Amino acid sequence: MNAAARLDATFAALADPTRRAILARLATGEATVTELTAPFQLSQPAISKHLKVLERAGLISRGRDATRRPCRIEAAALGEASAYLERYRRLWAERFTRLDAVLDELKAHDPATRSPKKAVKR
Amino acid sequence: MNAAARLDATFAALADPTRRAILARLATGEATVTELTAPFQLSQPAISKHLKVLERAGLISRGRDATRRPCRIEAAALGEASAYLERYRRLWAERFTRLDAVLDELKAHDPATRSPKKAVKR
DNA sequence: CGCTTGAATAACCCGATGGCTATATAGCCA
DNA sequence: TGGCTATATAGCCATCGGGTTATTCAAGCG
Repeated sequence: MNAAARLDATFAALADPTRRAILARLATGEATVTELTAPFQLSQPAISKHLKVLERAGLISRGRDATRRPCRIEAAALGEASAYLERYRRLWAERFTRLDAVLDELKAHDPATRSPKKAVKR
Repeated sequence: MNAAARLDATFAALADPTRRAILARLATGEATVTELTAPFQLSQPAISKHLKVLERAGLISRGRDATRRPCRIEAAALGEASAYLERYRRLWAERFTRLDAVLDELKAHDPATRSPKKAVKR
């Protein structure tokens, strides 16, 4: 899977509150499918579907303990998504900082020269 | 919109490569709808829909310049999503570190005592 | 072996999403 | 005013996503 497809899968997986709740639960330790089903008013197959989505995104992996399939979190995919967001967040934060600096500069220097057309309107 | 719904919208918005490309483009500065449409083999209405999704997620905002509607990035929503991921990523990284420490401890102390049943299998 | 339990799969429903074309709206300009 | 340009909206269609129930598969146990 290429980077774009991985991001697609990861963000799509994170876009559902049930799946985020499952991840939150797994953050406290491994759990089986039935354990994960319990807190929700959803059927077991519904949870299995969610788990499959999370697994495809690489956010969880599953072991085998007899008939049980304990799930655990995989930090790697999270790291990728986090890195993506952080990269842009920083970039944009920088841009805003620069823009603010420019505005401050203009304001301080000569308020009357500020052009009203194409107002920036932040 | 509550926190869960905001995360839903943000992650769902980020789960599409076209929308991520739009954000990447906007990271280099404001752009109008037609400018954003140009690089893609998509119709203008398709891009308008994507922009609406991004706007609902709070990832972009739009100004007005005559008939043009320049789009720009909003860092706040990104920050929220990034914070969410980072929180869990750290938590899990911690857990793994601890698990690794435990395993190292066991191995160093008495390799023969490691139970083979319910193998951890990382 | 046959039963019971944990989990996955199948088949289906329905609303949301993403794409299109055609059309409407909005604002400038002659 | 009429016309041109930028964008939004409407209406349509195909696919996807999340839910269900019913069924199947897998593994331990009497």
